[in-house]
Amino acid sequence: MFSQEILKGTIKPLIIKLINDEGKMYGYQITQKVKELSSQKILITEGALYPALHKLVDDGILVTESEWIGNRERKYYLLSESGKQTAVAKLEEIKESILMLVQLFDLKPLVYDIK
Amino acid sequence: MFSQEILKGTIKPLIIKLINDEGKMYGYQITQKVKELSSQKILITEGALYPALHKLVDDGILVTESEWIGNRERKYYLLSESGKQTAVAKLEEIKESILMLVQLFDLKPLVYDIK
DNA sequence: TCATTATACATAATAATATTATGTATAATT
DNA sequence: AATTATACATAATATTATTATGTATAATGA
Repeated sequence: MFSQEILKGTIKPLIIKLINDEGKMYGYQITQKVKELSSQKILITEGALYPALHKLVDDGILVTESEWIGNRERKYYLLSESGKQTAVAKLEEIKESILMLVQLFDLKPLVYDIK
Repeated sequence: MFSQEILKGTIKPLIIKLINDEGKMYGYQITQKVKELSSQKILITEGALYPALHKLVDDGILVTESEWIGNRERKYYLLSESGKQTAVAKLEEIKESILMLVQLFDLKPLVYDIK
């Protein structure tokens, strides 16, 4: 199986990244999006996802918005006003961290920043 | 400070990477090498380092070799015979994981594999 | 129609991993 | 003489993830 080892600690940043892109997302949707983006390789478990989402809400980064689809709740998560401000900084930090990994693991010559 | 958040779970792979490159390394040397490679940004703590090294020894990936410098022990860690075989596979896995992060966090167009 | 799979939330027990603090000791530098 | 660097290590605690479990509706396939 694909090594999830190195992906530890990436769930919260990833949630922020996805919600920042999509505007709002609900839990199940996040698992499906990550599965899709990773070519079925990364399957986020509920035990990791929901505590992470709740933590981000507790920290004031995310707020929720409930919608009822028939008899089923769909709880959307979106960036709070302050969350929007911190998201940009956090994503920059994450980018730096990933590039640091690239550097540490000697993949550096393969990376060109064309920005 | 630099976000160590995303670096969680990378210590063991990083140790394997460094020892694979250098042949053998001792604990303190690993902390200094990582500090150097990361431009002083990543400071591996002993509480993370030594348990990780001991775990890799317990798992049969690494073996130790003690050297005495005066009255001070220097415990080198090197890949075991079976560790050498698994290291190649593990490093390939790690590379894939990092590239997965690059992909997930949308840094993909910046990466070209020139191998 | 019945069973299975997909959708959708969540928590609890446990395991793994990291941080912070502490401990011991020698060597080198200021 | 005091401080910093070298060098090992463990313990208490905190954080995070895995696995298992729980509830419930909707859709699909045999």
